[in-house]
Amino acid sequence: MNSKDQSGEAAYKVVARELRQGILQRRYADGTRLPTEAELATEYQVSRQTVRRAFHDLVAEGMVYRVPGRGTFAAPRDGQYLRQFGSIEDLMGLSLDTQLEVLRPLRRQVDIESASRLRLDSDVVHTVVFRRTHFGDSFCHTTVHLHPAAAAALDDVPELGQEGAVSDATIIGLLDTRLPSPIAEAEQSITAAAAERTLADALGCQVGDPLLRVDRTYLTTDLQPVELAINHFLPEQYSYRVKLRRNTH
Amino acid sequence: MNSKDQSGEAAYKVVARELRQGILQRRYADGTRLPTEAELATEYQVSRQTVRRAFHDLVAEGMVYRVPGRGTFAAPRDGQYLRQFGSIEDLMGLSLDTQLEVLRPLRRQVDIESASRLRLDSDVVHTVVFRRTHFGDSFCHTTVHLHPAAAAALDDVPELGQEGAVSDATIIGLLDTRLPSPIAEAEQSITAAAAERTLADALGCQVGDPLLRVDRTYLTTDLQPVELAINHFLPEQYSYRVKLRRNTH
DNA sequence: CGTTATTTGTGCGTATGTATT
DNA sequence: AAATACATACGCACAAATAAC
Repeated sequence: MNSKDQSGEAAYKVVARELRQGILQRRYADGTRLPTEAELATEYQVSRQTVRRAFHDLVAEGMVYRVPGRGTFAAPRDGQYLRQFGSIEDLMGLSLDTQLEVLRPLRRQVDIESASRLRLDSDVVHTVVFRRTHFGDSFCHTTVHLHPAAAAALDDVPELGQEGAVSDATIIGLLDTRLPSPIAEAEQSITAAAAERTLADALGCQVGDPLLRVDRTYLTTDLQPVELAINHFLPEQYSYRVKLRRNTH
Repeated sequence: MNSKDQSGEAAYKVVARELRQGILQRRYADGTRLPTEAELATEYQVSRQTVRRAFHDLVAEGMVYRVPGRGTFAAPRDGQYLRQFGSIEDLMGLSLDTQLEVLRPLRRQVDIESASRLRLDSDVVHTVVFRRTHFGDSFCHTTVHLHPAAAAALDDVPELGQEGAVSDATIIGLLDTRLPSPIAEAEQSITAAAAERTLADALGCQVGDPLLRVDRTYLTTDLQPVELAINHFLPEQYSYRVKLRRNTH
């Protein structure tokens, strides 16, 4: 490692992170060129190779594309909010460029179905409803049901209890540090649904419009479900991408 | 470029391709270590940096994982440490309990968008439209666009050329045995869409009903796209499930 | 039309750090 | 403690694509 590195974070990761954030915050409009390798090397006081290493990651993530002789460009996203959610980290990183706005504050309620999906003994869950926005655009409506212990762990987060409050957090990001055991995995189920009145109002679409519904159950390392999130996305602004591989038995 | 390079193919790509093939052919069983960087550098007569470049690609693809001090290992395919989820077999297994009915027989046509998504030089693709049923219930409408070579490989399947024909095959199942290199992976994009007239008729739902739209591009082991399938599912009869894991090995 | 400058791509050498055995 | 193996970082040289002249 370089002698200049005091923080423990690799130089190329710093460069990649800052560029990623800049792209997500639309600091590089579609079609405009990013700084060249040489420019970034000077700016960050690293070698050109280190900048290349950062770009290599961003290309793999699909954040940018590069053309020899021309430059590096932010990958066009035809209006869609395009993020790869292949891992839990990706979901936690959501807070990098989105905000949540509380529509219905966190409160205790009886919900037999959610309680059973969280494998609770009682029928009591804690529920919060919010909307997630990206630069002012609402693209996701989320209802989160929490295990009582998880809800208790969020006691010190006043925003969640207040209607209209805005935060740049993610629920699992908050839970991950507050629970005794961290979040280890999530089970995700994806289907389509028509927008009901509440959803249509929150997302600014028509009643009956098709929405992408994504249910996620988050489990801690001891496989205890702690959170059930029911998300509804506007399809024009969001699509879910995965790679499938062969199982060669 | 290195003076040894006569072929025009980058040295690191050759190394990556051969390793990828070896892994897909199970030449490195789960848990056994791949050759070290130094060994591969000697074997291929390239520098250690070039081997690293190849491994970097394989890591990004999820083919291998690396542990400092221990070595490089083929990523297990049974889901345990898998970063990417779902499997091609699941899709091939469709034919076990479903049937397809040809709505529009396989024929040559010009489709610029599909051709570009298949990364073709020309604008000509071969297209077939069918409906998939499960015990008489239609649950999926599929439009398949094929690489010309893939379409040629299906010449001996008369059902595809005949409207109304019924078969219990899957297109990739057919392609897998007929193409020189097998199907290795698929890229999948999921979103929601409203049913158009054609879709509604085929699936027996109302125009405007929400459908789950799943686009899949199938690639052979040499990463050549051969098939683009656009599926529309009835959400009541289909939902897509995946498990997400934490990225730390 | 070729020439030149710019920019990314490939390849290799070296040094040092960190994790594992 | 030593050897092994991967990770990070920097340096250089040249190739290939692009754009401007």
